[in-house]
Amino acid sequence: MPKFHTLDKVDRKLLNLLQKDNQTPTRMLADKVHISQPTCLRRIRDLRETGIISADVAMIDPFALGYGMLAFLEVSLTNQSDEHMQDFEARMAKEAEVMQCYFVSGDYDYFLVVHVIDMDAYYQFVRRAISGSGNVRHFQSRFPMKCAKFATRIAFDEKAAELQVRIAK
Amino acid sequence: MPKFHTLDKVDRKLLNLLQKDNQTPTRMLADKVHISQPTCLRRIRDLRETGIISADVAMIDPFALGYGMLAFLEVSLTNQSDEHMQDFEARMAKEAEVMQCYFVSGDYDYFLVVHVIDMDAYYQFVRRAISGSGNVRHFQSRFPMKCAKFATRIAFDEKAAELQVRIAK
DNA sequence: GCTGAAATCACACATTA
DNA sequence: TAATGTGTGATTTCAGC
Repeated sequence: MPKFHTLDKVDRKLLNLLQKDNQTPTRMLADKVHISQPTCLRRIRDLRETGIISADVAMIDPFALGYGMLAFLEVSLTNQSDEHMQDFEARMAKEAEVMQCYFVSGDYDYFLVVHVIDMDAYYQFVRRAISGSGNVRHFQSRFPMKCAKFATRIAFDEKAAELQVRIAK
Repeated sequence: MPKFHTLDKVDRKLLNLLQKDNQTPTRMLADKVHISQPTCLRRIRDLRETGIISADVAMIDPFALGYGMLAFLEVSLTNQSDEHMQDFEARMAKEAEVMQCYFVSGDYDYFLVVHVIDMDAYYQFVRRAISGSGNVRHFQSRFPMKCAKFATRIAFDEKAAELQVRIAK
């Protein structure tokens, strides 16, 4: 039986704030959304427990660390059997350079986001993990030259009245 | 004159921990990396001040909120003048559905990651923001059917001795 | 790296709608 | 009855030494 959690205006405002900064004291957050500090804390705890907030993390700027290069890698497999696909996915999941890996519709099978220090590191990665892996029929790289937008946050409409959300527990 | 910050083993271990959970008390983190609590706090403060940690945020699970659909959108512009490109980028940056927007190499100009509630919402978005925008020559959608890996964190090698990092301030 | 003051968190209970 | 607000002790942060 699916449970639901109602996100009211206050919840959505809190989510908008916490997605920008989750180190703000609950007292300050409480003032901003006009509720008391314990209530604020309780609501945040509920958002975490329901899984609506899935994690609280420190974001690291990859470019500040010299991981200056991002690459999009499109891969087609030779053998598309379930077994071979699972094998490919498992191997990609283990690679530290692979930030994201999706099985996609269209004329190739996988779309990967790869973070590396420089072009040479990317070349080494491709030779080792992709072209040298045996089951890759074709691959192609695209290089983002400029990031026009990168949003980690979901913008909630703070005006709308209520929002029903199905939750896991 | 560029400044540098040396990331030692302790820093990297802290970064690995904080990328998973930044709500852990510094006391507990200190125990895990075998330093005192005030030292731990000072190191974390430095990591924030140097911009290595760029933000501390709550992550929201889009699927838990019914934003069950992700789409990759490839767009080619008709007019590629600097002015028109800036205009397109500015418009995409304003769209809440657009999570990421990159100017890429290859046979189309832009690669977009779009988060929507369902296929109908995606259709509405494309009609309004892309095909109805005037300067789009061609576009194509790809739909991720499975996410095999999604990493928000950069894995630091905790064994390596030191790592020199250029910082902004 | 240690200590202590100030702030924050988090609980029990009364209150309200 | 379920959710909010008030008051208070336990933790945590953070500066000075």
